[in-house]
Amino acid sequence: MANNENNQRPVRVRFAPSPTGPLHIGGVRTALYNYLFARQHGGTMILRIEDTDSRRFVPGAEDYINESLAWLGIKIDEGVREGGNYGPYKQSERRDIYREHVKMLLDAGKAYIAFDTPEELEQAHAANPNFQYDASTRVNMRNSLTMSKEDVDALIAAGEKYVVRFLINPGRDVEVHDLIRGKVVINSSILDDKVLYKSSDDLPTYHLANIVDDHLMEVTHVIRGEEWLPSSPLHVLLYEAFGWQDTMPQFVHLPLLLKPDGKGKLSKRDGDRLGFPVFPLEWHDPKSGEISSGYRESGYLPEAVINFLALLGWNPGDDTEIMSMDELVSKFSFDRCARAGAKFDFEKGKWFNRHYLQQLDDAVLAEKFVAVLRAHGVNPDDFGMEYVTRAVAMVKDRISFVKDLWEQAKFFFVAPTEYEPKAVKKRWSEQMPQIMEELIGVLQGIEDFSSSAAEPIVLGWITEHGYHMGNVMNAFRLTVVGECKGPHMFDITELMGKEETIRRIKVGIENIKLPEA
RNA sequence: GGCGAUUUAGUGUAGAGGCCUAGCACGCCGCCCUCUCACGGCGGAAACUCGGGUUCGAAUCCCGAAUUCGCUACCA
Repeated sequence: MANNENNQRPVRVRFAPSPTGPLHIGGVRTALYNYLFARQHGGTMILRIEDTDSRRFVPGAEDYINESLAWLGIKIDEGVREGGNYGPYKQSERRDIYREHVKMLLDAGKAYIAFDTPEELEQAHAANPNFQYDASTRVNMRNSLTMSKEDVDALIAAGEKYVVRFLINPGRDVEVHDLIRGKVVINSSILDDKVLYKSSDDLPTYHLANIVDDHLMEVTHVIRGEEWLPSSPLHVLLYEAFGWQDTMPQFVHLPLLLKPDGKGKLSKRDGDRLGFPVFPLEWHDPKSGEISSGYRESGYLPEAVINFLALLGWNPGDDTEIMSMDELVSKFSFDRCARAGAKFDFEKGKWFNRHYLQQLDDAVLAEKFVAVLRAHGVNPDDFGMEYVTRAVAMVKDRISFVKDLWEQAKFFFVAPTEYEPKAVKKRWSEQMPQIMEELIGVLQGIEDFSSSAAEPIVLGWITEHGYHMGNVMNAFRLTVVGECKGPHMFDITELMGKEETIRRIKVGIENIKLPEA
């Protein structure tokens, strides 16, 4: 049995994307599961580029795939960049290998040559909407089964375009053993004689290239999306046709990632429409010039994306949710994989991002904040990194993204010029300018402006005069922050300093207008 | 249409005949903390697709239907 053979072979898995555009987040998850499984078994992770569709090739896509996986921490052991003993790892560079294998099939009578043009096939479909190129119809088509060898050779010699089709014998129940779904049976009669090779570009189709490469690269587990389940019997048949059934890999078909709303597979279009990216990195489409947002550029940490993705379709069996890559590697298993597709709703992903952001060291976060400050016209050098770091430390527990830091901490760098009307209405009153003047006096008299020293003095003064604690403190906050939110008031003033604090109160007294009655 | 897969709260999931008055997390709502907003703590609303069986007993087993998704290309 293939099973027993596989249990003895070293684990080798592959992630095999087509360079037809940016790597989709669903593809990322497939890559992740492959990676987790490989690592767990001390196996090898292969990255194979499946560029057998010359017409759909998109420049830059291959680099994008490499860069995405690198950013996410999914390390490739063998591939175009990494090298390895089973190369080349790009299918367009394996033409000789495929040609040779096509010939093997042809010689063994397991495949045949077909000359039907796209137009002829279209006609066949027009005449019969249920038309399928198979045992019931191939006898009426222009192929090497219905033509003489001389005619076939003559056509090929004349440069006629042809394809090689897999000859499928009908009426057989083909079993596929899937590690997640168990045994799946499909009758070979519903399969068509798939095109394995096209002479037009001298390239195989996915099915042939896939089987040949997986075999030659000694892949032990084919872990891929569920969209491949219906064609997996065809793949089983191909392994048999080559006589490779004893080393046929184990199949694992992962549930798909679906749109959070509506219906269908999560797609490119859903990206910006839904308010979160569906691509790991920002993508500039070379043709349309269209830009699609990416997780990296949107401020997500790779750990958060990985953690969230891992839990879409798999769980460790207990309530653990926060897991590092290493923990995922040790806990992962196919028998804890879900079978139904998961709606890709990134709300929870935000929560993961928030979690990992909180774990970051204040100084590291401050460094990340520098770019945001500059983007808002603030030169961090005017304040110094210690100041930036202390400001970040005070507000970090209220952010989900690095960019949120600006909204939460901007007042540390820019004095308010406007005052939130609602807060003014609630906390500013006729006598408030006078009280604020008094506050200035109190603050001026404080030697040690630290939070712990200043707080009791100010609070004592408020109580002593019978002022309303909430109103006075919030009016104070209003002048310094511009609105009624933010960290502990005296922590703010400690960092800002006496001079700046008093200056802001004065500006506030001047500029805050009592709302019209 | 055909074939296959699939089905627990809004979302991701736990659950493998009695432990289920169905657990956890995100989100949502409320309360507490408090100078504010957050954080945090506490609490709440919210689900077994439907119909038949089997069984003393079913979210869990069987049958049927429905649902959703995928495939049905000289795309992967």
